[in-house]
Amino acid sequence: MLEKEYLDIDYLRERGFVRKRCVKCGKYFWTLDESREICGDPPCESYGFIGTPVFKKKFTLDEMREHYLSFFEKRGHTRVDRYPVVARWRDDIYLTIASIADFQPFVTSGVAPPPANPLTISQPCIRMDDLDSVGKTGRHLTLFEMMAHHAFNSKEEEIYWKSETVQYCTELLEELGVRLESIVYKEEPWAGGGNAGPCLEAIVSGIELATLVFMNLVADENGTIEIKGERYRKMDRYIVDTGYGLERFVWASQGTPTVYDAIFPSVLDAIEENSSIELSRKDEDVSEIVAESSRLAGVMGSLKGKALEEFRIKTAEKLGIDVEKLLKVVAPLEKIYALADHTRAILFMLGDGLIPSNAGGGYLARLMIRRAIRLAEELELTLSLFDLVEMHKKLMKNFSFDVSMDTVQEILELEEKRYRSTIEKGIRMVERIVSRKKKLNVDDLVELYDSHGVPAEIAVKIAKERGINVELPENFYSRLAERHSKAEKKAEVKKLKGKYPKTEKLYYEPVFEFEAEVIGVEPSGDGTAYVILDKTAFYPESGGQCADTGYMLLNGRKYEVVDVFIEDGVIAHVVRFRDGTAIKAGDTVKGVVNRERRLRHTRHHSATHLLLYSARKVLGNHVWQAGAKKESNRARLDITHYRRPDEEQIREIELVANREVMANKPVRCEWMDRIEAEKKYGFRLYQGGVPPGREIRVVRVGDDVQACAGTHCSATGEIGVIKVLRVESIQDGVIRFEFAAGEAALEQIAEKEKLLREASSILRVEERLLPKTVKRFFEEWKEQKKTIDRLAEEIAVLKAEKISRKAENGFVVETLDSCEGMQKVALKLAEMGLAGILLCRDCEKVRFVTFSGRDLDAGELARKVAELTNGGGGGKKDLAQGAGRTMPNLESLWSLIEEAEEGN
RNA sequence: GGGCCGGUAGCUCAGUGGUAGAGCGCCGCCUUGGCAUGGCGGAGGCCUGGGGUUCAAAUCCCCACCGGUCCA
Repeated sequence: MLEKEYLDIDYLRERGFVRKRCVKCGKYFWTLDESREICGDPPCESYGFIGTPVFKKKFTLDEMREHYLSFFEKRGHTRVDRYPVVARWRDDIYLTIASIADFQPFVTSGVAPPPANPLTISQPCIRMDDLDSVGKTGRHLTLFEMMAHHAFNSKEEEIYWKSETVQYCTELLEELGVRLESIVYKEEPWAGGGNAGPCLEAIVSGIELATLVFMNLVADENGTIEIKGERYRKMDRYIVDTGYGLERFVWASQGTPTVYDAIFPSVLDAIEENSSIELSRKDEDVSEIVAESSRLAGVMGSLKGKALEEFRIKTAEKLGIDVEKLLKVVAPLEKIYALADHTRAILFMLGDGLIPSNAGGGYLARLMIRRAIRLAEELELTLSLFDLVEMHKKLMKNFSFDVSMDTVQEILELEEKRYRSTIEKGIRMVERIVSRKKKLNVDDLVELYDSHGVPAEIAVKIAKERGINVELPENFYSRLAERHSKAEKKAEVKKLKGKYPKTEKLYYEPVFEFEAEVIGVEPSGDGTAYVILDKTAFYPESGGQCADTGYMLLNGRKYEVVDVFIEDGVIAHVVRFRDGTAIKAGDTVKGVVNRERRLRHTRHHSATHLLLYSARKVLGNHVWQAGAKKESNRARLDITHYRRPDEEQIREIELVANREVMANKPVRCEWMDRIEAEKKYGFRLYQGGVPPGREIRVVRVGDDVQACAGTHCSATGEIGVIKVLRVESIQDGVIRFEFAAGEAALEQIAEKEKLLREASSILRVEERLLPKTVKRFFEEWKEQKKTIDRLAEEIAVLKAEKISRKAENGFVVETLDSCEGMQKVALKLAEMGLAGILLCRDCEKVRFVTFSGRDLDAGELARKVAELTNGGGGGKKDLAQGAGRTMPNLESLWSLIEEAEEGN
């Protein structure tokens, strides 16, 4: 499909590269070496650089990164700072997975300009897809830096395209000392994230060092080009999207057994020295085994299940040892590698402000931390996770992080505590299951892991200690996957059917009454219609701020506006009609906005910004907005934080926010170029999500700056007062603040005061004595309940004695005048060795109790009595009860007893 | 965002329609010269909240709240 795309790359032709077809995989590749027959990409070829580095000198991460970036700077590229690994500017991914992710969706789609063009960057990326392979293959990392140069081309302006891209790559490799004949460019169509295009993989000595993607296609059902089952069409824009693996470059320059040995040897040493393993990765024979293992892994994909087993067998064969011996050497080292890798990823995740959680993106952090804890446990590491994270921090000294290392340490310690309590609980659970059922089956293992977080290995170990032998079955993980059959994501339903021009917004100016032309009316059912105007002062619900209400006037008639929403820039008013649609396109209406309601929303909105600002001041830089809603009576702000703030912190946050109010600082709103705004204020801007477009509205409230489309006060003093009403944790890592500002705050305070007043007037005590009094009342109430119980017991005994005197042959049938304590009485009678029936009228019902201290089943008797009373009933052998609608005559009851007696 | 599990004595939990339980902890008494301990007795429950089904709900159903956990 894309074949001809590779044929017009001038540079390749001019330099004498020839296009060949791999005799093994059949794919096409370009090379200067005419004798070459295979593409060089694993599995066709295996690593040749381990032990024999391919560059002329060894590089560290810092040296290599700098070399790369300045190489492209010298060639007209602007160096751009890295983006956070937490992809807050996107709603489709949690983590930054590639350098191009920084520029999606607005730059790649052409909505916003790139920060520079062309540009070069080294972007830390996190990928969790191959988590299982990390440490085992020698090449997989959860965090890696993708070095890249990007050029964003359009019809109007072409920066450069395929030929220059390949030229840069070749020159870079040449400069590093790679023999040109050993470079292979393999053709491999690329697709991802809704885009696609031709791609060349730059392979040297069996390792793919760079991927040169020429992104010029976009997903389109009606497109004519098909790649990997999806249909695409050509874009107007075409983008050079390259990815050079920094760690791989460093590895190739050093030729160490694994990539880990090349990039963080000091951390590996620290783990090795402080753990219980005896082997050292530096021993020559150990190192040779690891190197061989990496070479073999190089030709395999990710190592899971069967693939892993196969890999072990092959490696052992190659080395001429048995698998058991191989594992003895390799398994502990793999754990060291994985732990070093994971703690490096944790540094970036937490450092960039990801808070561990049981839901959302934070779960990825928790997953990583828990895996690291388990690795550390298995290695019997005497260092803490934080010690390792700190080591990485020192190694990566060129990086700065928003979140302080104190906070990172606190989070890690909290997570370790949480993990331990989960495991302890899990162990108790396994012990219970084992002691009850004397076995542990696959369902139990799945349930334990999926619902209670107990790793199957631990469950099996505990069961074994209890003498129960359980095998971890092959299909364990597939059984798990079964439980998580995906739910279809529902597409957002558009409410408006017609196409309209974007509505002119009047609400950023103090306009509450306006005239506008109706350009569309759509029925929406239940007595309302969507009315679209050419301009409006009605604020539609967005950014958590509720919609305005008010009315429209036409020909002297009022039409209520009950809701307002925005869809693709078109603002629709939900208007209530009492008698059919009377407003039509072409009419000129007068709009009147409910000023009081709007003002409350506005105060709440500005207050939200201040509260977020003060929360960050008090709690730390990891605090981000996780959601917000501004209504007229109250507002709420969700922030990311790892534990519920204590009372003192809450008061402090409230105080800091109110000081900002009292300082009466100006509020400024301005439209800015988004790149300029990002440069000036950073990603902090995007607390409430990322707005589309080249220009964004930047709102400064006091010292807080955010991109925001809401309405705001003109100075903080207008907020009046901010009162925090309630603070709760809505999920792990997210804290909700409910608050009110201005008049709404006064109302909420008054409401609480009213509650206190009412409560204290009921109890007839002063408000300040309420807690003490309520406590006393509660305790007295419990005390009296007990007294009543005791008295009821005594009464039951007395009644029972009285009734027992009427017994005939040890049987009793008696009608009582109160149902209270009837059961207790019956129980006493049973204890005396009597049997019988007690009845009592209760409103429309007849209640009864049967009892037996003899060889007679009270439960059966109750069922028979129930029949006679047209009701139901039942119970145990000694005591039973029931109720019905009609009172039976006593004789029939006696005969029931006689029947029962005869039955024995 | 979705799935699953759970909420009963201070703690850990049992109880699967019919009289609210166990272990640990707590208090008291006995055993002892004293202690470890052992024995006996006792206190301690809005069974998370609300609604429903039923003669009867800790138990079944629905909703809410809270917690845990896995997956994306």
